Amino acid sequence: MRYWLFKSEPFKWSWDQQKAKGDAGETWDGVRNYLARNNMRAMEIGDRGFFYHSNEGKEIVGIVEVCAEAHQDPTTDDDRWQCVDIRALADMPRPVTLAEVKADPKLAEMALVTSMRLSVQPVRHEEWAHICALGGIDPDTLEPAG
DNA sequence: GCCAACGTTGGC
DNA sequence: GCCAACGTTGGC
Repeated sequence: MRYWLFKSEPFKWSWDQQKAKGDAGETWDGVRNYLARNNMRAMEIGDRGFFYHSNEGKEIVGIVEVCAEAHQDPTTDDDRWQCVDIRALADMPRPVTLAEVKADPKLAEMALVTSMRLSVQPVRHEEWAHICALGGIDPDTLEPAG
């Protein structure tokens, strides 16, 4: 299983809206960046990701799961662009802010810091575990930790 | 609201 | 295939 991070501006598509879609999930469409697309092409069903609110909030607010592999982006006929579907799994008991990520030496190499504008990013396993700890969630059970 | 970073487009 | 122009993203 691999780990990812999905960015969204909350007034365009928020965590609440994502959660409202339930297990059916939602198409992560509209991405027009090759690197972000390539990341989505590399995803497999069951991969997990953080849901990050950019612009407003600037924090990781939840955990999602890839529930459909890359397919044609329904918002365009251009076959260069594909997208995956993701569904909400759990809230972060304590959202992890961009400021915290930037201030943490263990997270200094995260794409969130080094490739600020990339909208779909890979996350390393150790980064995943560390952020889950900061956010107060058990990465295995997805229950609030300690 | 500003502006820097950076990705894409299009002319040559 | 280069590179300037342009548009968008996103932190501040």
